[in-house]
Amino acid sequence: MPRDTLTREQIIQTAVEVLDAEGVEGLNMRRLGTRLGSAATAVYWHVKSKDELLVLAADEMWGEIELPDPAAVGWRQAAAVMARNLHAMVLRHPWLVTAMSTHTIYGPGKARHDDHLIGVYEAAGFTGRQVDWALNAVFVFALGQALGEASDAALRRRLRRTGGDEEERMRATAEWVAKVAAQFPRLRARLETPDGDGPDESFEFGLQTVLDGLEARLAGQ
Amino acid sequence: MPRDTLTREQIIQTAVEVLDAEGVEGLNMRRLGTRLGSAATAVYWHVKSKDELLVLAADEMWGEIELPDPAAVGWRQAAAVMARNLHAMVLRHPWLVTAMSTHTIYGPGKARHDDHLIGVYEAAGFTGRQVDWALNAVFVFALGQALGEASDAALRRRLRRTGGDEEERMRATAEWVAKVAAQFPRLRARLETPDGDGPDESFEFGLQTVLDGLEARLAGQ
DNA sequence: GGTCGACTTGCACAAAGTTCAAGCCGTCTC
DNA sequence: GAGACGGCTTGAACTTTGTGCAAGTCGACC
Repeated sequence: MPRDTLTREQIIQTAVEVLDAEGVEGLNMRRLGTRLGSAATAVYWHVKSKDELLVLAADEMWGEIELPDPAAVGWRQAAAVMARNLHAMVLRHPWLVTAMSTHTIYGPGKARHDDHLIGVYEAAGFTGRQVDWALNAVFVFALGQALGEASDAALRRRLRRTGGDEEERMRATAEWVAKVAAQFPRLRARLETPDGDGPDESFEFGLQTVLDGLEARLAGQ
Repeated sequence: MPRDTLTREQIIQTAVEVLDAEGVEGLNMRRLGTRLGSAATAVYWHVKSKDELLVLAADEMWGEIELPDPAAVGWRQAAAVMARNLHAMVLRHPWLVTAMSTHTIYGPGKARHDDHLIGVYEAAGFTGRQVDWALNAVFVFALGQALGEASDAALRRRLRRTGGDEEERMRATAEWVAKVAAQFPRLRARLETPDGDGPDESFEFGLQTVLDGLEARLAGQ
């Protein structure tokens, strides 16, 4: 029987757990080692560096996204589902945006996702470069939306780590925002009317808007 | 005459220079000190921490964005110009995406930009929450597009820092991408036809698509 | 049973954020 | 003009963290 030994997969999975909970800054090799029940440097036999580990972990996340069949549900529905899945996936792993901004995330996971995306937009009737442009429009929208919401998650993490009352500190931040906004007429007006709706409605509005725009392009062609 | 002393503005400006050249990882207090001609720790009298400095620098960047008057050029043109300006600004300062993913960037600079955005979409005829949803759709699209392109800039920076032939390493990376892509039928097909067009065309296509979608929403109301 | 190669360990070093006590230097008061 | 004060700077030092390295451990195979 082989010795009970670390595996790359096990390391990546544990790294993802830490990343989900603590973000990129919260991941460090010593802690990872402890969680794996081994010395910190044992990881280096399986993985070249922390950077490589981050890239591996990030690519893995794309595997979580389910791929709807455009032939079965229609291209628009398939495109919408893929955008929602991407958005939800990034919100589950907010550190992914940070990773994407500093590293090139490309591997089997991302490629699988991209490949399917192309299929969806080809099924829609786009051809040539329009396929890439169309899928890019939706993809990039979903990603951008997630970016904004991810920073919120990061703030909460930061407050939790530095200690003190999280809610209290969140309120303090909101107050600072309000103080700045009060300097500007239109923002000030917004402070008086509560938002009421979450980011979900905003996301869905934008998503349908982009898809509408694409549909018009298909029709007008 | 007062002693020749550091100022917060001077520190922020130098930090931006370093960030533009080297990214978030490239900014460190000792180097910043050297560049300012003072001890590293002198900065701490003017700024609470590196995190705070990053947030201050990030907010500053929004001031670079020119604000077109929708009454003069029409809402659609104004919205398009603001999106292009945002996109271009983020490409000049790719570290901004990283900063936004880990810190809440909100200050006078961002507020000024947001306030004007609201004005543009109110001028378009949107009301209530639709104003926020509509501006969010375009904003988030431009940001997401910049995120993808920023990671390219980050890669080049990384290669440059680790030394060796930058072009050589870029080619090696491209090869790795091709090897992964070859595993997937639609991506493989793409490898055979050169792209030809830069990201600019893709951005413009998406931008007009979103604006078309918004216009339809205004008309259909 | 010994040897080999896969894997782990502890040590050590360097880089980088931050704290702190001490000092410097205009300026203001008497 | 002398002294005191407060704004600003300095250098040393502590801590955290990524990573290289030489030595060790352990199972499999000859």
